[in-house]
Amino acid sequence: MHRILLVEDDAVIREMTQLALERDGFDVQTAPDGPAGLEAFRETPPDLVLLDVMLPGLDGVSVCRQIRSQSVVPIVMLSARSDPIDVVLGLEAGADDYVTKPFEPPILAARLRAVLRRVTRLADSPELHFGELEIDPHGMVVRRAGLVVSLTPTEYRLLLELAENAGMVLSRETLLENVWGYVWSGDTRLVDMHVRRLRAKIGAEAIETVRGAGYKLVRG
Amino acid sequence: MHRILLVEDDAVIREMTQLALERDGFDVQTAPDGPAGLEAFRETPPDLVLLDVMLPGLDGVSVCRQIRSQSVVPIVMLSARSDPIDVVLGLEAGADDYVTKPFEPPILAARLRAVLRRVTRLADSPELHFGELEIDPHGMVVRRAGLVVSLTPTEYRLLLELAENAGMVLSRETLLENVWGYVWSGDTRLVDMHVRRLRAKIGAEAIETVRGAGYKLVRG
DNA sequence: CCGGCTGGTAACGGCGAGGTAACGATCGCC
DNA sequence: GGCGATCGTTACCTCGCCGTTACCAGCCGG
Repeated sequence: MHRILLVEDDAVIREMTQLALERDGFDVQTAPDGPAGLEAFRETPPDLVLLDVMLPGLDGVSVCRQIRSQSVVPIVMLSARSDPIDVVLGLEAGADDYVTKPFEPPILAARLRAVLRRVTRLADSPELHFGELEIDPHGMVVRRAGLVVSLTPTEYRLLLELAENAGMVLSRETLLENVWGYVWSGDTRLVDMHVRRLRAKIGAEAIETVRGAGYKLVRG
Repeated sequence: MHRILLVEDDAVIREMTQLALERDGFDVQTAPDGPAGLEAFRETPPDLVLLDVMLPGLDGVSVCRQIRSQSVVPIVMLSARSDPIDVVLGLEAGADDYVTKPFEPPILAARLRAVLRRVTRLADSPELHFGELEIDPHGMVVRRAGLVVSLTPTEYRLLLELAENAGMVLSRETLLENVWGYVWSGDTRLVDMHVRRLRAKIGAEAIETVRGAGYKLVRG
């Protein structure tokens, strides 16, 4: 689970936020001021920093800059609504998002998740390519030569299973197990049927029949 | 072109201000009292509200609070004198800036622009444009082909969650978790219902159903 | 040419996911 | 206390996905 470092001087807000975030499944570590926040950051680097703008001593914007100078960890600023200028400064100092107080805990959690998603998404590019075939696992979208083809859920799962083992022959048994969950319905045309429907949509040449063994997706 | 809602009871000041602001390139809509101001706000939400503190019937601070309960549109308060109490009350009610009468029209325009700059700058940081859809991350307001559509809080959070994961399929479970906070109420049409209501407002084509999986916001 | 085996094809009916409407509860506002 | 907006539930309906069944087409060894 994701580790959050919360830097906030107001004890009430700090503990309430900590509780709310922990209930949402985050691992929350807190610091009451800027220097303590920086130290905590150096000791156990978190996945995300939640930083109040108004801090006694070292203000949030300065803390943000210092963290940014040594790390690209996502930073979310907390600010009072009456201080929009600070928010701008915060964003300029390298913050990834900002949230105005007072905030609703579920919304805060959602935005933190969104920021974490944005950051982690850039790292991996999970798109699968097979010749003119293009599979986007997040959007559940399949494109053929750039054109979107709409697949039914079962067809999609079947294609995904084939794609994850591209070039390998998968028996009907294996496919039934991995796509349909389990099942031994004896002798059935089930797989054949869906392969046929899938072929009609993504092109017959994409899936090769291996007589007596099963099917395989040809590598592009 | 920014749309301003001016709420001011004094007809002379109201019309003079309107003229001056229009000459400065603003689109100005006026209301003579609090209730009329609220109605105008609800009907065609402006980009900024210019609000006199001293209003007959419903005073400016109350109007400000009511607007704040539904939106975080920037609000600038106008007052006859720089009464510190009024200033504090106004800012606590959620106003973004404060201008004392009498004021020089060019100065007022400059301050309005400054406030708008702050806000739009923030609005641009998270990219929330999807085709003809434009989401204001501060208020429960979206623009569809330039036309303002006002959403209920739940609809807005739902749209925001979809927008932050645009192009990705979100399951009903995920949506329940991130929009409604948690909840597993077994089998329910709750998400479907709100998707339907949201579609009616922002256009059905914006949200795509992925059978057996969930919903996703189409990328513009 | 025939019969056994494997895989492709077509048509059909059940059913479950999702769309839709209507209702009641709740809450804030007047 | 009345009223309207919003939310969440329930019930109903539709549509198309899915799995079955039956039949057909090659490919073999007699």
